[in-house]
Amino acid sequence: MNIRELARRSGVSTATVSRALNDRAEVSEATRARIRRLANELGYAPNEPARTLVRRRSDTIGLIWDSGQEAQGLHNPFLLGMLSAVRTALSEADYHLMLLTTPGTEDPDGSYLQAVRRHNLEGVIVLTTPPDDRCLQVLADSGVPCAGIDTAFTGPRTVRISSDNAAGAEAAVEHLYALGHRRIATITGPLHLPPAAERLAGYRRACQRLGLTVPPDYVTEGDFFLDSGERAARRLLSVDQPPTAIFAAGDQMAIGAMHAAADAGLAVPRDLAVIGFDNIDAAALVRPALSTVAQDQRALGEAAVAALRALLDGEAERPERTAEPHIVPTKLLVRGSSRSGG
Amino acid sequence: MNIRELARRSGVSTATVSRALNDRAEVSEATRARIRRLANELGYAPNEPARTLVRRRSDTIGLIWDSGQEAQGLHNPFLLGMLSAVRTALSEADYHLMLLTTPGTEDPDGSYLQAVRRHNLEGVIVLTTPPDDRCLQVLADSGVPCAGIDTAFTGPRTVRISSDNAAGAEAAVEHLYALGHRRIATITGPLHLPPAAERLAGYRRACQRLGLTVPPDYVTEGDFFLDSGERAARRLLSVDQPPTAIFAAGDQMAIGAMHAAADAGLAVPRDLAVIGFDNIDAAALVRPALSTVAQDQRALGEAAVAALRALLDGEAERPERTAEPHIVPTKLLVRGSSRSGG
DNA sequence: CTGAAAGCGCTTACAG
DNA sequence: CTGAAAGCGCTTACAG
Repeated sequence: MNIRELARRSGVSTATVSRALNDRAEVSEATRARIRRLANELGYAPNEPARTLVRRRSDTIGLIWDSGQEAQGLHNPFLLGMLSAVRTALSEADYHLMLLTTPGTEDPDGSYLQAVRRHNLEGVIVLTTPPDDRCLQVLADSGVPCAGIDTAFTGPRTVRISSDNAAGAEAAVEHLYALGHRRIATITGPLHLPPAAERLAGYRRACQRLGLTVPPDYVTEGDFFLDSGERAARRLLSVDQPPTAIFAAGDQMAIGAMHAAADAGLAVPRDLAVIGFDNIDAAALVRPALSTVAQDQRALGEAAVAALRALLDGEAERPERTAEPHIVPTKLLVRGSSRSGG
Repeated sequence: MNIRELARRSGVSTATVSRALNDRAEVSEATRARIRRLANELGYAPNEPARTLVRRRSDTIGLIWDSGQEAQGLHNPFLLGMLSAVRTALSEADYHLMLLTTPGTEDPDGSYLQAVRRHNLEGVIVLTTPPDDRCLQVLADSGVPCAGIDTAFTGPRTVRISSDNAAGAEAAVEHLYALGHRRIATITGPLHLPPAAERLAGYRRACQRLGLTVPPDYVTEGDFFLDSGERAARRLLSVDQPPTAIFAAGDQMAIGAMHAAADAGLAVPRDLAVIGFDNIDAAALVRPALSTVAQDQRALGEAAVAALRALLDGEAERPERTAEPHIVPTKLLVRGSSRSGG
């Protein structure tokens, strides 16, 4: 069943069918209704590749995630929520979505760009990829509109979306302070990653505002995984004036810190309050449940789509390459690991 | 840069360029090499919509997941691993991947099928969707090749892929038995879901083979979520002859059972051994770490792709609609929650 | 081994 | 308001 067949059965030309189905104003109401009904009955679906070819636009967005090595574990839990949000938001805007694959061996650097050209993609959404992805930078440089969540590339038509890491960290510290804590330490992520650096900055800013001095040994670095949090907490608990509360820049590290506390004979939250960042599934499953700064996956995905659409809808090209990132608010979730005073 | 331009610069016809780029045998080696080099230099990428139009095949597979309501929580953790595996396996087979969206309001039942027709999709991969999805059944009935992981639809060209739930459950029970446990209870999922029913069947079969009698109150139903596991374990611990070990058909429920044990003053694994199913991220994060029957997300995704390809590569249409499901092995992971004897 | 030509299924000026 | 015709960028018989 193609448009010619449908036209024949409707007793009009293919041009009229096309106009009716595309809701063009020139078609008479009666004709339009008749054609639509028939199309429905016959299960006619316009051939998108043909439309793309002639219209020179595909209404399709490319989606990239986790290029190169399997994402470093830290962000995995969020990807799915963001994926769902992106998919929903994009389809509501009548875009189709194509999954792009990590570069292969031949022409590794240009493969994203090639894929965009081959499929006539209008833009690309990128979810949390390694900061040093060459292929992504080639794509961004080419001028293809790209919206990235927690990404590092920049280009002439590029937007970055990110949680408000600094504000989230500040809220965590303020919460601990309000509980009476004055000795608040932090476990950071790898500081070359922007989210890790931003969370540390927020921690420092809150401490400063609250008049808390931060001894150098109150800041210790982890790698976002469980064991590093446990090790870091052990270090923190063995300093001269050990902290009464720990803000970990990731939930896995926070859970590791809870393990270290248990091993040291400390009860959480009575002897040590702990708060994490991200709100991974496990945060609600451990005991005591982990307080955390939740990232809003849905909002992140929707913000990425909104930003990309703004780019597509002809927003002028940006003069500078370093776009102001779009910031999505976080939300403090107080649970058992920081419920009572310190 | 299109094929005409490339042909002009190569000094040959578009037909020859097409043949060279598609590795047809008729082209002379010299010509092919020259054209390929030029194409690379100029960054030429063949227009896929045009190819699809003329070849009448898109080399594109549709991907559906989580249709209808947000998946019931239980499978979320796996989706991402399966998605990655599917994406990789499909791209290695030179297929493109298009994300299909949950049915909208108009024509809800036919929308997947419509999408397949519009985009000329060759087949569809479906990840864990509600068992009562009408739209999916319409698609399956249409004869479009579909491979589904933990799905319920059937159709003329349909394959179902699933973990070996029964064998996994058996392995869990055997493991507990080997540790010395003779009073082994189970917490099931909602029994109308195939994986839940299969896991219960495996539990029963193992008990029977090992000569363990299963009192009726040793089998209690949960909903795969944390709280239901905690409640179910409370019930199990309050029966006449309480179990010394619990096999929960899902990790969240198993973790809930550990909480119930702690509340009852029982130490895990000394007083009560617990083992779950799935291997969600949290299983490795709780304390003691949760023993579990791991599903192999990667293998599931790869099996789905392999099964779909078999379908596409002209495997004869199946006479009966109820295909034998493809079964992927599970793996027993022994961790702290069942380490020592009972 | 190569080219001229037809055609895949649409949309859109252009003419009426 | 409608139709005839051109053309989007490819591939593939067909002829040489």
